[in-house]
Amino acid sequence: MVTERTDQRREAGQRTRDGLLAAAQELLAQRGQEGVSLREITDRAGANVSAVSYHFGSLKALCDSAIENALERYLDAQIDEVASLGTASGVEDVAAAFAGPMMRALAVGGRDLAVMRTVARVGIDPPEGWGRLTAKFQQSRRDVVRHLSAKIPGVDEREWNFRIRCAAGLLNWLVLAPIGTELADEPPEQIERWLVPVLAGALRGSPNAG
Amino acid sequence: MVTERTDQRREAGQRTRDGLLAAAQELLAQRGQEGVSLREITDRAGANVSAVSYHFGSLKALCDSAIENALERYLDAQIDEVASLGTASGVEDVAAAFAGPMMRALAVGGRDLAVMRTVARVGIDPPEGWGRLTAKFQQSRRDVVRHLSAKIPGVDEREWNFRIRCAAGLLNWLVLAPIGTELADEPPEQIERWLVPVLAGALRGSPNAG
DNA sequence: TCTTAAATCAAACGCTCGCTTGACTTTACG
DNA sequence: CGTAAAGTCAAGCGAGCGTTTGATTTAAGA
Repeated sequence: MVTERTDQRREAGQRTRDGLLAAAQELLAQRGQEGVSLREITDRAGANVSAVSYHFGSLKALCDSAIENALERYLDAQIDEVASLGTASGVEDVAAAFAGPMMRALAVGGRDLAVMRTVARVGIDPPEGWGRLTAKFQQSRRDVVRHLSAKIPGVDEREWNFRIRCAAGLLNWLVLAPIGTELADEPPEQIERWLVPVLAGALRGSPNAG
Repeated sequence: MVTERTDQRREAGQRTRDGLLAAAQELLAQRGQEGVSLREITDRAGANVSAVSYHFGSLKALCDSAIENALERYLDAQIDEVASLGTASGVEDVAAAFAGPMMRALAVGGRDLAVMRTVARVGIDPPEGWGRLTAKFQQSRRDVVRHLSAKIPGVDEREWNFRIRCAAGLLNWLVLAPIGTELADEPPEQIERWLVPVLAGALRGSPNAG
């Protein structure tokens, strides 16, 4: 009981830290990195302004942590869902698994949706030193291509990269763009029922062209 | 020669005004509405800070004008290109026409690309009173659906809205996201050659599902 | 009980922001 | 030439920004 004592002060500190992370993710999801202010985060988290520099060092470092946390959550969920596919899965099954985490976040809303929107915004405005997560992105892509390349022949590696990029971009767009538009009125099951054929069609490409 | 005199001062004023519009579009394309600052725009345009309030009233009004100008350029080009399609066009032709303005902007770069990126960002972070341009958006959608509905049966109006939305989102994503990534290395013709089958596949959906 | 360290807090720092002001320059018309 | 209007400009306003500081509170260990 020397190093691993139950220190209530440390626990309170963790709670403040997590609250700042969650508040940062919600605001990053709403307005992006440029539109986030320190005092807005601390107000939402019920913390003092100096808590940010105490726990993270700076606002930039807090945003980086929030983004990295969001990316890791998303990619882990996506990789798991694609990995759980059987070898007999069709293109639609792969598309549904690939879109699964995003669709579920759209359905439940709350912090999960904020995390997904934060992830999507990273694709448009990546922070400077985001190279650390590249490996996971590529793993997710490679897993999908491995499932699809046998079912969709005649597509080389560079074109697969393009198609996966399109599929991911389509998901990111759906999760970012419908704020305040008519799509928000549709029930989530409806959106998924519409999305899977579109996603599968995009991955397949034209029937007669490569 | 009373009201339509050749006033050199007025012409100079127009040049300043257009320079501010162009500078605003470039910065809106790079960082979005939240990341744009008055002094950065005026520095880039070689104008004084007060020129913004003189010509537009406020920074917000300048950004609104820049966005509206960008939207109008884009939608007009897209509507024209889709309207020039013959009745015998295939799904791939419609997809190519729909993507034409964006692809050309990617190829030539410069202000055209800035305009397209500004348009794409509006889909994610729309300004407050952007309802004025809704009619043109819907016209562009309707024209595309009119060309496709005969060739792709079994899709009702709400699902068509969804598919067009996906297609437009995919284009917007491609024009926004590749900044600084490996896709920027590919020649524009290659990107279009890859894109058209993906876009057509997305519009078609799965062959066996609605 | 006293010490120590973790965590929180109000207050202030220098800086940049959007915007306004009033003077100045330039051109057109009588 | 004198007047008027359009446009430009340097300077400064208050407000909000991210960050730092030093004091204070809280709980654990000796």
